[in-house]
Parts: sequence; structure tokens; C-alpha cells
Amino acid sequence: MLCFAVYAAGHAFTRFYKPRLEALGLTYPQYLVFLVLWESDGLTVKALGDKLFLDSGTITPLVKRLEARGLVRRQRDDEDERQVRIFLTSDGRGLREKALSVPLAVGAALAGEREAVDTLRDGLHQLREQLDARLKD
Amino acid sequence: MLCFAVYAAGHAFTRFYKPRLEALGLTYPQYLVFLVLWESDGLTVKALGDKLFLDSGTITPLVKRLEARGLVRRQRDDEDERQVRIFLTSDGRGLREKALSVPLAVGAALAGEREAVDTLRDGLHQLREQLDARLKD
DNA sequence: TACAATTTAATTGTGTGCAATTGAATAATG
DNA sequence: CATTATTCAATTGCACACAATTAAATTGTA
Repeated sequence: MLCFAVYAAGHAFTRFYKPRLEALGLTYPQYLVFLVLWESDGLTVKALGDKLFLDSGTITPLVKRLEARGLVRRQRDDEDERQVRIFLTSDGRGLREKALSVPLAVGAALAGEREAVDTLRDGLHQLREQLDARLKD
Repeated sequence: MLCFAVYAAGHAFTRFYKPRLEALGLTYPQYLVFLVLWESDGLTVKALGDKLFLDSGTITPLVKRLEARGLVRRQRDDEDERQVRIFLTSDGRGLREKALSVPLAVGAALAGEREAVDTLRDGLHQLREQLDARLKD
């Protein structure tokens, strides 16, 4: 069952990340948000959701928790007041160095399987596109 | 990012299943529970959790919702009263025929990619084991 | 310019997931 | 046999995830 293999591997990843993100005080979805913001600060909620395949019902409360901890700032766009942009605070930017060990831990766990990892990633990417394309058959 | 590819593919699968499970009135995790029970009726909560990599905090309320709808029955084991066994009702068994179209839809969406699907499934299985094995490094 | 359609974020409600705890039952140990 | 340790299901609390709705802002169009 491919679907279950994806489902179970996803949980395994979350389990694996959890102790490694504890030092940062982040959950895995929150970590994903930072990965995006460290590369592109000031994205709107919508743009963030498009990158992570999540909607405002997930992003909004997640970001509010980060804001409450002083890691990001939410600011309504002056040009288009429908949009809310998420900006990193200096604390939020500062997390980046502390987070450097996280991908290293993943790399270590999967050491010596680079080609298998690349194959998997590409296959999953195609799978996601295929499923979304055939969503309405 | 392999982790994100798994994460996003998992969501895509859930999206894909959702409209196909609507006729059954099941969520994807509930469907997984039935896939297990249709093969092995009367499992304990623990056994069910071991098969699906979920704990009682997830299984218990999920199964209670199924019980409220008359699809399963929860019965404490006479031999070991710590355990609760989950049995299908006739309605729960009856769902099996209605569910036959579900794997067909997945098969159709992934038609002509059998070997890619097999490769993916095996790779994900290995990935899960690798991550769990290296959980405490 | 009016006004209808669309876009965007937030909100509400339901259903997972999981850590930590509780309480009951069983197993292990001296 | 009594006590301790372990196992199991349930519960509590927190954080996603998403459908559906709402409200405000913008865009499209007559």
C-alpha cells in the first residue's frame, strides 16, 4: 500500500525531527515555515500557504503562536490590505544558526543513501503532482 | 528536501482519498482502521496501533466515533481486562464492498507506473525503518 | 461610477496525532 | 504471598490540517 507507506514515513519523519527541534522550541510545521521565511522574508499568508500546501486555517494560528513568542511579526500590506505579510524578528532570524544542526542530523541518519534519497524525493514529487492532477476523476 | 516531499505527498494522498471516502463517510485514518479490521477482526487497541504506528491517544477517540455510528463494537477482553478488542458490526463488514472502488481509483490515478510505485513504496518502507532506527543518535 | 465577482485572512467546527498522566489489571520479584 | 514493576486503555492538553463560512478589500464589468 503506497498510501500507507507515505503516511507512515511522514510520521516517522515527524518523530525524528521532534527531539532535534526541541532545542529551538519548534514543531515540524513551524520549522517548515522558518525554512521558507529564512529564504524569503515578508511573504504573505497566501504565498506561504502555496509553498507549503497549507491553507489559512493552518497558517494563521501557527504564525500567531510564533508571533506570541516574538519570532515573527504580522503586518497588513499597505498596497493591498487584504494581505498580511509575515516578517522575521531578529530572534526569528537568530534561530537560523541554531537550526544548522537539524539538516545535519537528517543527513547523518541517511548517510550513504544519497542516490536512494534523491530517487525517493523525485518520485514523491511526481506522486504529489499525479495525485493532484487526477484529483477530480 | 526529502522530509517535505514526504510531508506534501502525504497531504496529497489525503486530499485524493477524501472525495472517494465521502460515500463511506470515513476519513483516511478511519479507512486505514477498516483495512486492518477487514483482515483481522477483533484486534486490541494496542495491536491496531502497532499496525498503524498510532497510539491509544489517536486510536481510542477514532474508534469511539466509529462505535457511535454502529460500525464497530468495543469489548473488554475477558482473559486480560486491560485490553479492549475492536470488533466489526455487520454494518462495518458491509462497508467492505462499498470500499472496493477506492483502491481502484488509486490504481487508475497511478496507472502505468507500477514499477515506480513499487520502488517508492519500498524506499519509503526503508526510510521509515532507518529514521526509527536512528531516532536516538 | 455602481455593483457584482473575486481574492484574502480569519474564524469555526471536526478530526487527527502525540506527549504526559491516570487508573486498573497483570506480571515479576523477593 | 506481598510488593513492586510493567502493561494497557483512556484522558488531558496542545498543535496541526482542512472544509465551510465570514468579512473586508480589490478587481472586473456594465
